[in-house]
Amino acid sequence: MTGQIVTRFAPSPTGFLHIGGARTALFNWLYARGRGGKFLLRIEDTDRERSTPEATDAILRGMAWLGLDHDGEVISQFARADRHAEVANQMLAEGKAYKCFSTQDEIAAFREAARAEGRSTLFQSPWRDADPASYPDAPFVVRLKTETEGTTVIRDEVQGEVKIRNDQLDDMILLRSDGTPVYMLAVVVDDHDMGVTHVIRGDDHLNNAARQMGIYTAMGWDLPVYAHIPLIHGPDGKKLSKRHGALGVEEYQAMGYPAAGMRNYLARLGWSHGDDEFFTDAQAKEWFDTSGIGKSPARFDFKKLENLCGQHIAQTDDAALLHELKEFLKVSDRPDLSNHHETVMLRALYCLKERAKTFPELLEKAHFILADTPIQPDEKAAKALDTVSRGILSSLTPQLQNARWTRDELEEVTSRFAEAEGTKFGKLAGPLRAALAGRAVTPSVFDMMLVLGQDETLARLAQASASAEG
RNA sequence: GCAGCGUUCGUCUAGUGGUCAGGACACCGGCUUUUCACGCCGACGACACGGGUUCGACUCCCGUACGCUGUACCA
Repeated sequence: MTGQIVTRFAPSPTGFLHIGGARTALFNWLYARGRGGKFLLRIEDTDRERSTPEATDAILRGMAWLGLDHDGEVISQFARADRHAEVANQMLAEGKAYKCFSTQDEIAAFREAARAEGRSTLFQSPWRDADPASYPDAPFVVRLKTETEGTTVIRDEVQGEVKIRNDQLDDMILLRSDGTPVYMLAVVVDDHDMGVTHVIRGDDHLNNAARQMGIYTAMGWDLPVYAHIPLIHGPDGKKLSKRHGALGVEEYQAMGYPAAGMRNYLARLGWSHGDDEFFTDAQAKEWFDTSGIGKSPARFDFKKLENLCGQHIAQTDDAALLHELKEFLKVSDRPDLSNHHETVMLRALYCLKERAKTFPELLEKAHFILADTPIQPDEKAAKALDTVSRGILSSLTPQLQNARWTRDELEEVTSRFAEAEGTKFGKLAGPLRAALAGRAVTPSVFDMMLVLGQDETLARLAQASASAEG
């Protein structure tokens, strides 16, 4: 026992990495990484019907995108079935569990009768204290002999002390009639064997915790520290589902949200550190603690996500941003950047990144370097390029020809020109924008000139002022 | 049905037995400005409801309403 913190994320591979699952993973990751601990990944694939390798891949991709690196190998729960059965059999041998021969029909009949009489529908097996001599030669399940009296107290870092009367707990099945272990057993055995010290998971498992504790005590194992976190709801407060839009984290990647912004947003959803809203990974690791986790469910808010993403994009250094942009291009099925475009993009990022909240927005602002030449103005830009404007542009061109290509000088030349024309720079900006980018919404005209360079700028001005009437 | 959990501005949240109940996002208005974005200033805006405990409750207790979760030989 080294005292090292060990957390884990244990999704079932039945689909993509759900947004709620991603947050659970993030919390576990933050908790471990901030304390020099280990963060383990286990795939709960004991449901053979629903588990697919594709889903496992999707989960791994989602984690990779979010930068949630795990320690050690990915554990397959299914592969450990023998070990789970071994533990069940040990409990059987020690009288902590028993064989139950009740058929599913019998159980259903029991429940129906119980409901009719208004009694608890929790199944009470007649085999619990049966004499082994009376055992029939028939299939059986192995059930845990749960305490029938008293209460189980879950000491939870988030929920506090949660008390559940033991008469609310049935004798849960450990081994199915085909001998395969059930999830409840597998989780406990795996967490114990993997040395998990802190179980941070959705509060849909809170009730399960009480039953799982029965296995810990039956085996005489130390309990992990529990932290059951509230689920994430949709913007309408209802359970998050498909109609709320994107559920899988990969969809968020494809929509162009940067991973750092996503991490920041997800961390802040249901957890807080005073009034801090925008923070780095390093700060999150340092600050994250279960004491900052709230007890009520949070709703997903795209606006806030976007806001945070904008701040992260603006703060990311150019090389890293370019790298992430290229990844985005790939996953969103957009064409990759040519070498030339990549070079120019890197040069332009300084003026692009402070105006974009997502990668599609950034690309939109980068239209002036990505568009084919000659520039084809869109409708609004075309309006800015009327006869008068083109005349102005052609008289401005010679001035720029002789200018040194620095921001100060460009500003000076254009403002002097505007003054000589008896107008304001504002009147020049529209036509310039249209000529250089073919759009009405762009970065600053000076930034564009600087990024494009003198030759390209002059070429575009010439094209625009010479373009045919109408 | 039974059990568990929850409820502070529209949203995320801070917060204390005595606060002008704070911040952020969104929204609205204004400033700045070459468009967009940023930035700045301002406005709007909340303790679910009802009892109790207390000199005093958003804060503690009980109940109600609403919501969520569980109640499987699913995970």
